[in-house]
Amino acid sequence: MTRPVHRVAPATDTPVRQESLRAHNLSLTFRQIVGAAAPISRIELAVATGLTRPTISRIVDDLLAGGLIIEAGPARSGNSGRPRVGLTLAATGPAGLGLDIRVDTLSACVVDLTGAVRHLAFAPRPKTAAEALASLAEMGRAAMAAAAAEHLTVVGTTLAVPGPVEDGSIVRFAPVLGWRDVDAGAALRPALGPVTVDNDASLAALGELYASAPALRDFVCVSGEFDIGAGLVLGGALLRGARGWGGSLGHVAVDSDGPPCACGATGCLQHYAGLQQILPGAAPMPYSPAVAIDDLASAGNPEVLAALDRAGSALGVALSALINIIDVDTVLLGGSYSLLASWLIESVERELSRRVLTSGWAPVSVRPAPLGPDAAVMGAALSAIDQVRQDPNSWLARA
Amino acid sequence: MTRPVHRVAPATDTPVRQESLRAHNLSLTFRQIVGAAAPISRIELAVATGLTRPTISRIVDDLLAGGLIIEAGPARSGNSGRPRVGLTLAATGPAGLGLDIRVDTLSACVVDLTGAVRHLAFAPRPKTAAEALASLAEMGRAAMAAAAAEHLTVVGTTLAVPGPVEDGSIVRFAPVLGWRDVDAGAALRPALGPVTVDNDASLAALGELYASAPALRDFVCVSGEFDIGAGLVLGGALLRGARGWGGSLGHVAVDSDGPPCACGATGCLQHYAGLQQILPGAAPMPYSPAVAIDDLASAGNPEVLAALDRAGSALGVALSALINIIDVDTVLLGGSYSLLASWLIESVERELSRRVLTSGWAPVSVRPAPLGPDAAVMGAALSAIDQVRQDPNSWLARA
DNA sequence: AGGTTACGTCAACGTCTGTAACAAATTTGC
DNA sequence: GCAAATTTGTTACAGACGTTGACGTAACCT
Repeated sequence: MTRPVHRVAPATDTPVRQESLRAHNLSLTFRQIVGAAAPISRIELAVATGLTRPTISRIVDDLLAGGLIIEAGPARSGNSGRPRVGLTLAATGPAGLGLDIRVDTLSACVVDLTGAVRHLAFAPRPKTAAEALASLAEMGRAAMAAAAAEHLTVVGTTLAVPGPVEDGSIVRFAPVLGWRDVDAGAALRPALGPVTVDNDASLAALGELYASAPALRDFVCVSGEFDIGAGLVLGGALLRGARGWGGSLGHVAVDSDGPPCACGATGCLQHYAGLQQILPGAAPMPYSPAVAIDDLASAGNPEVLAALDRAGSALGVALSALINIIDVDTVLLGGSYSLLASWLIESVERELSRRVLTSGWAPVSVRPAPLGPDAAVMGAALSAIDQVRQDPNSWLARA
Repeated sequence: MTRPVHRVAPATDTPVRQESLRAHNLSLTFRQIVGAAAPISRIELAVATGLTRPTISRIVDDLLAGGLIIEAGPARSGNSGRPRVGLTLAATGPAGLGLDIRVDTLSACVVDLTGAVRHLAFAPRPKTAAEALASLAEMGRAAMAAAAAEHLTVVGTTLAVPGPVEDGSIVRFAPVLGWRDVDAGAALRPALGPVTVDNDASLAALGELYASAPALRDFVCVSGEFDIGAGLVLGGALLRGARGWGGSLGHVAVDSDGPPCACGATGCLQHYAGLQQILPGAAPMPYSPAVAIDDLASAGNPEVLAALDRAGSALGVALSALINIIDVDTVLLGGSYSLLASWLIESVERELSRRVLTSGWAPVSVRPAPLGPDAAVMGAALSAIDQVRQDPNSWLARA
């Protein structure tokens, strides 16, 4: 099985010719512009990249001609002399389209090169997979039209789904949707062109990564409405399992002798920290349960407060297992948990400090995820546009 | 904190000039020779790399001149025409030195470019850290002398220790050795030059990776005498946590309400699957307990058999957590567990098939680790020589 | 107005790979 | 037994790229 590749480095097992040389240096220069906090001048690019002024000039010309960057007016550097010309990412040109399917909401999102959200739409999820995919296709087309109206061209589309994905296209199973073996990529292709399908927890983590860059490099993003997933970012790169089927935090055993789970195992985290367990009777309807739980907890409801404490402890146990195996320094509580973070952080941190072997030397920070419940759809859009950000040559070759 | 880098790809944030181009293609070509099962000809290299015959010729000339490869006599290809000249890795030239500290054994190992073990020595471990390090320095010098006698030059030294390592040098704590805050890298430097210190579980996994290449790409290698560690390899690359402090499988919670552990938590895997738990009263003396346990199990001792079943189940629970988070398709039982694998595999597999969410689609194979208890010292030596295998330019620049 | 800094352009140079022709070594065919 | 065919490896030349250094222009400051 192949899986979508989110690579930063150019392939290392490919011969390089002279033109790859130019492509590499162009990509390097462009990434400097992407990573710069403010408009950056040619001189600064030359210093930052180690290339010479003439080379930078040529590269900048190509980037300007391709519409990837714009000259953003004089940007003063220091004291005297000709002012530097600031270069910034263009707000027109390539864009990424993200789609997301949650328990009862579909969403679509367009982001431009700068990472700004240019379009965001929601719709209720129809019952069947076919209807939901048709609806997503319609939302995607509308988003593309809205993008075109702002001189944006969608260069890549990613769909987030709550379940493991095979070959970047086939949803093997998504219990909360009632899906099994749905080839979502093939279904959307006629309307939207090639669509990469990926796990929502992974994409949410990518969303938090891109949105926070370059502050966060190593973290795990807990993500979940009813299924609890974990997206793992290490060294600024999303970590996928061998077959892309990782991230099932909800089925990590918290107590191997615990109660049975629908998955066939016993004592799964899902049973302690799932929204249904915190608020029994909560039907699958996203965020309303989280909001309801938040309200009850704020009102001091003792049962809900106790359930939240249990949930946080169980999350802490599962996260301790994760961090003992792959140490990260930050835990982001995302999805519905971002709304409940204030009720969970204390008990999560308590278990982490007890159970993480190196917590004495290297404390783990637990925080709500900045992007919250919409991280997945934004991460989907960002991961689509990120291909251009990492390799602008593909866009230049196209134009 | 920085950590040792095991990188395959050349830095992506560096400008490339013409000479980097040559360096890249040389490295690419050399890796093809490394990965080839049999001697490979220039023309085969051209096809494999995508470079042209003249370019390959130049690169091969450089590699021959640098002593990294040799012409291994005519190797017939097919029918007619000039015969191909086989090229193989030289058995002289650069070599890697590995050192290992276990509970009561020190070991040293030299491997050449081909991955062949050219020198392997053992010694008992002295009590104190200072004595042990002095002893290791002596073993290292002897190994270097033995290497020199066979026209080998040690280009890198790696030390494996049973505990988390900071900055590639400082052993924060190693309970089974009674070490705390020992700067092993600095202690060995005067005698051996720069030494990279690394975790033994990680190095054992690297050893299994290099020894099995290219068969295994994604696996976890359980490694342990008394501490249970996990080395994780994904996509042919060793996975380290953000701060290099991962791999503590022994302190993953199997039952969060279980008995207290020395680490301060409760229900750690260590308590169920540690050698002391399988054979109560087993003093820390490596492999003798494993051998003793194996003997008792073979004799049908019911208590030991029951303990082995409990240990396997607990291992299965912890590994299920790992695989649910980061899916790998293979589990290697290494260290002492390689000797007990036949008693453990069944119960480990039972728990995996129950608890791994995707086990129905993607079964996980559990096997004894081929290199067994010596994987760490061999992995240490291999990781040292692997720097040359990945980037032969460093050796050529030196010579 | 003169000094200062940023930027573009040009030519010469060195290095690399690719293309194309050439030399070497073996098998095949008569 | 000897020449042609075939495959492998090497040499010669052309094209592409970045670097160096120099010159010219533009835009700000004192």
